[in-house]
Amino acid sequence: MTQEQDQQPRGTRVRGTKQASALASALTSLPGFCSAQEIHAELRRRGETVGLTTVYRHLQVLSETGAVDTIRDPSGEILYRQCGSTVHHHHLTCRVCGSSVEVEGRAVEQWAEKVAAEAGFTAVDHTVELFGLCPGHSASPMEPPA
Amino acid sequence: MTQEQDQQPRGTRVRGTKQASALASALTSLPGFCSAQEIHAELRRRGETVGLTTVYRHLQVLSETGAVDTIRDPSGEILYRQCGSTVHHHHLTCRVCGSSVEVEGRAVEQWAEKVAAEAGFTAVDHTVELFGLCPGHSASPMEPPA
DNA sequence: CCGAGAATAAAAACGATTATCATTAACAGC
DNA sequence: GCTGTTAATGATAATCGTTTTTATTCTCGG
Repeated sequence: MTQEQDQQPRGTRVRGTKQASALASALTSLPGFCSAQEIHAELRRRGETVGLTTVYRHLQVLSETGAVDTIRDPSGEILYRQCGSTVHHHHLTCRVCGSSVEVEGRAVEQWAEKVAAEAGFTAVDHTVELFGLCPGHSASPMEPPA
Repeated sequence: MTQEQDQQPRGTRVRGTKQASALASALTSLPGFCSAQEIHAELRRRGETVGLTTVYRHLQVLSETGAVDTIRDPSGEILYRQCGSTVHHHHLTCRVCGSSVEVEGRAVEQWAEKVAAEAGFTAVDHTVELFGLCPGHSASPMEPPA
């Protein structure tokens, strides 16, 4: 588990980013994608006093920077996950446990560019979300054949 | 939600209400994707007395039926559009005018199935949204002196 | 050490969607 | 054609995630 390790109590540190590091730490510890409010709850659970506003703002900044990756839940909720690579990619997320696998989106990007070019569209942005059942949750014996 | 009683219909499943036809008519007249509230506003503009609840309910039913296609705005808002084909497909939508082009998603579906199989995932559902600038709105970075 | 300025956090605002429930209207039978 | 049953309707309020507001706190620079 992660225990609060006071690295720099009060001194040489980037501008008022105690909450930022706490947020980053929480993000690292959280396994898969999770909502902003879940992250906030996790921080609160740790005893960190971080406001929901700050969580949202940092998440927004981090997503713009590319430090975290954002997807959209089927219900429209935004989920965040720490993501080191800044390149564009996609995720395959388990509906049950939330674990996600980074998948290569090269084929999709090529396809997107192709269909965009054929239609004469420019500045095309694409959103691809993949949700499924991970190997550990694929076996559903309680699902009788319809 | 589980009010779907697919018992053998004696004749008509849904009652021929004028709101339903008005909604269908509005959907037909509206060019591209539009939000539920825009559709409601359009109906009101026409003088039709249709409640927002009814608009949402019909839109939901229609989307389940496949009569309308739904996408998600970058802001998370759900947009609807009349769509005759019930097969799974995707859209390339202009950010400016909202016009959309149906694009063939076969390549994406194959890709999705492939990466899902490689990761051992099952029951994978994919969401693909394409937003761009249509030929008429492809503004170059340098605004030409009009 | 003090001040300027940004960052923070609590609460309220906001917007889209959904649930509630009394009322209305459609369809079928008479 | 009229009436009854039953589903559909629709105004309001609730819900939920997100954004904005505003006062306060804190870091940094001088």
